[in-house]
Amino acid sequence: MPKSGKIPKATITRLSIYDRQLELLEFDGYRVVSSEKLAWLCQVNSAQVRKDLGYFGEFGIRGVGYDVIDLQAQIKEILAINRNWNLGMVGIGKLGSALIQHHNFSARGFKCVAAFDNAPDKIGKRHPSGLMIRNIDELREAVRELDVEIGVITTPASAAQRVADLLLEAHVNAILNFSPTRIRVPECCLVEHIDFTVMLDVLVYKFHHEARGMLADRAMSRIAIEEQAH
Amino acid sequence: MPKSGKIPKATITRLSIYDRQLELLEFDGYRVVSSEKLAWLCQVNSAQVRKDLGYFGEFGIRGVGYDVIDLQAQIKEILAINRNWNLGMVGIGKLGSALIQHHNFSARGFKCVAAFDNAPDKIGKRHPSGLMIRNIDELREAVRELDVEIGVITTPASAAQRVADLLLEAHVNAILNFSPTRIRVPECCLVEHIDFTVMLDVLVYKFHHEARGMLADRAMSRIAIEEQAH
DNA sequence: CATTGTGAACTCATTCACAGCG
DNA sequence: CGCTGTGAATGAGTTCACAATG
Repeated sequence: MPKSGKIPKATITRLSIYDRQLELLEFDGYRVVSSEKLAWLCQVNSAQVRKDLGYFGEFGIRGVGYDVIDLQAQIKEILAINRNWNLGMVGIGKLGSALIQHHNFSARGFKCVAAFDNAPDKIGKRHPSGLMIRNIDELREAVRELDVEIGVITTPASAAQRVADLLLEAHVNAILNFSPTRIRVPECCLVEHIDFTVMLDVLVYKFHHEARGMLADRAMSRIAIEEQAH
Repeated sequence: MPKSGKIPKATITRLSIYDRQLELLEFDGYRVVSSEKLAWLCQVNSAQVRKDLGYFGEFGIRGVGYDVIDLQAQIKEILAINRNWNLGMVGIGKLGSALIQHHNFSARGFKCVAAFDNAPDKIGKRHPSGLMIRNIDELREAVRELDVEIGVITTPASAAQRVADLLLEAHVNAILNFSPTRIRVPECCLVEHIDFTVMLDVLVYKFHHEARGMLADRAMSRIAIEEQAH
């Protein structure tokens, strides 16, 4: 499908964002949208929108814009999210437990079909969602049986690499990693990292450095007061 | 502190990752580390490590490497994470609830000091962590009283913009947004987005497109079988 | 004639390659 | 001699500006 060979990863990220905005536009009754408007909604440049789409084909009508429904369908096909994907959640602590039921997953066709943990007091019990919590030893077997396609790691950092190895062994070649560790996998396996504290660190850095000037016009700011203490 | 003016955002992200690896190295008893080794651990190029650090000063010893403890301290100071930061969690559903107690936050100096929701059945109750759940109407007041510095949005998408506006009004100028919406804030406010489904979409795209070739050597793959059905 | 699609210009980020130094 | 620090070279991604067109 890609017309051109080399597609920036950022483009894929934005396609996903466009898709969601298009859903909202459709819901609000819009039939067409210009790259200008879509760009505004997604807080990007309008040339960016056109170029991103341009990697995959010509989806617009000159002088008019893009068909909201049609463009959505095109993007969903490009992203391969026009069907369901089966997730296997590994690590049923607070976070894993919350994610299993999380509306954002199910609403977009990501079905959690299996849950694993290694804590004896959890294994065999049912998660509130109705899903049975399995022993992680059964991962390989369950992956095949239930057709798990994507592994989601929500264990502590210390267990993450071990879990990744188990997933690989079970031929799960796509992993979403919520643990704060860079897991090491062979080239055939794809990993996306979601690391909260890295994001917080970045936020704090910007807050502390870049935001300085902006605070000038605010009479009383914690930062300013702290700064004076030096 | 920055020696140079323009620092890539990706550099900040990596500093956070270096910091975590340095903690592990210290724990394992290492006193010094080379850019080569640190780079390997973080899965980046060693020149990248040196350049990233180079933006902020000279922290190494030629012919030897970097002092594990010292470099950690330097990075923590650069990132401004050598102190605690107070978080206010808005939206105490499954996810918000899980995050309040999440070890990754507390272990790195991010203290959740306030929790807000608008559901009458939650307000006034205590979260398992011991934290009182407050009415979101009290946000402004509580932010000042408890010195909330960073707002964490874990509401559904539909409420996210409203919450962001409230945070702004309360002079919370740094937001970590877990809702799948691009919230709109003035320039003085910093936002980082953590959007699970976008990450999943990216993962699925890569899986479906790039991973193709890699699967060739695996005798039986779901994708291959699906493909044959066409 | 408004809006798309796109080469060319530009900005930003990574990697190379080696001089500088402990 | 080994490893850091960094200018120069390369590569990637974004924005501009305008020709193409429904």
